Amino acid sequence: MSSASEAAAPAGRTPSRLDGERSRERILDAAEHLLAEKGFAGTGIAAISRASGLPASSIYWFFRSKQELVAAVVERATERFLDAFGAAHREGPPEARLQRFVMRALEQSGARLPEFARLQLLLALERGTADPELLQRLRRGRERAQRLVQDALEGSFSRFGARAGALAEELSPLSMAFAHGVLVGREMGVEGLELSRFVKELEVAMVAIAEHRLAESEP
Amino acid sequence: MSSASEAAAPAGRTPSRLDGERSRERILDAAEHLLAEKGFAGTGIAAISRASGLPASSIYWFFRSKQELVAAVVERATERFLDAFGAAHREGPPEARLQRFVMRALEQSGARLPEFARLQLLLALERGTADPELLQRLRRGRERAQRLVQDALEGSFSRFGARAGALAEELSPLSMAFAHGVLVGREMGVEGLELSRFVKELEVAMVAIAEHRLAESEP
DNA sequence: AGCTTTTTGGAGTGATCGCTACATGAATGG
DNA sequence: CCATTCATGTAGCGATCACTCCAAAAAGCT
Repeated sequence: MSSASEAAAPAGRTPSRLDGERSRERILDAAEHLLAEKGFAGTGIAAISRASGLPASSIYWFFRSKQELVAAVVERATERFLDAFGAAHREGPPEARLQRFVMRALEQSGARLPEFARLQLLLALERGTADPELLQRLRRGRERAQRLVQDALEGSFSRFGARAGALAEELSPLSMAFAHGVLVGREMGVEGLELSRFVKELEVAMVAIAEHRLAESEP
Repeated sequence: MSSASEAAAPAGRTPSRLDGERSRERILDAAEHLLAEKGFAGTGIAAISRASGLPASSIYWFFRSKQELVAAVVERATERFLDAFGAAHREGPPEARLQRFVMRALEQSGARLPEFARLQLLLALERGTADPELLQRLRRGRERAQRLVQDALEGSFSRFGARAGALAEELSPLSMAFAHGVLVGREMGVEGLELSRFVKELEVAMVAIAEHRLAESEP
């Protein structure tokens, strides 16, 4: 549908005609950047055209509508994000997974993660502008990310033995929410939210909450 | 919702003139609701006019521009929020301040707090649409709320003795970020984020992080 | 009564919105 | 070579954008 390009090209790479693939990517790049800055309603086709250097007719040659363009943007951004972090989170001792995961998210991606978070938030919070299918896409992306967090979290819960898995599943939404909140705060210019500290302190917080839940269920 | 022009006072009462104050409030109500749902760029003057039952000319009689209207919306919403929670947080034993504060925020305000959070987030994250003065207003509101959180937090840090105040100040941005993250997650439809649990667990998390910071600084 | 001020109704401004039609260029397949 | 497909350029569609102008209504003041 979207990025299922024909990798079945003959030997060597065919520069693909007039290089429409490259134009498509440029449009997606421009749209992604603008959407993360100004949201769906604030991003016009003309602005995307200006930023990508391609006319509106090209945009509508690659995408049927603005909605579909935004859906493709979300799809690509989510895929990139999950690819970058899904591979990373299994490559060391499980006790350090969560910290490694957060570190990777904050360092390697550079300024990418905040922009991705902005994109998610703005599109998910704006109601009535994006259609339900797009929201569904956003939700599925978040769920997949949450599963990675869950795996990472389980590594920090080894002290809880057999309950580690259940606790990780139970607390993964809260972990993501905390991380999201910190990112949002930083985007809003709040001071006192240092990411380097958060890397460790998220684990501290989640372990404490897990202990609290255990103590609550077994008095 | 779209009840027609009933803005003028009936012959029974004599509020003031044509009751412009009431019309002004109606416009602010409509604008606040729409802005929290669709953001700045997604909220048109025509939509506010429709929702308030007043023509665009009335909107521009009370407010010089869309920006100024939004600024007034933010001002009023922030004032209301801080009035409601500022009075509440000093009325009991300090150890329970944080929980009482969060409870108050979640219960008494009913559906108000999520809408207020949406308004803040959407306006703060949309760049290039709202002018700097509006962003300043949002920041000041957040800072004032943060000070309330700080006071509430200090009550939970009594075990840290003389360091309680400094720790509360240091960790108040993180507490707000966590709370904001949970609210955002709920607005995005994430499951597993029960507010009743969060009331207690925020305190658990912040105490654990405070202990961790103390242990870090004194090895 | 007049006269003034405060709101409202409605029409209309140029600019921009998402989107389309269509002709032209550029490259490939035959 | 021609025909086809891919991609771009130009122009323009109706609708909506924030905003303005102005006259009419509704209340106050004298």
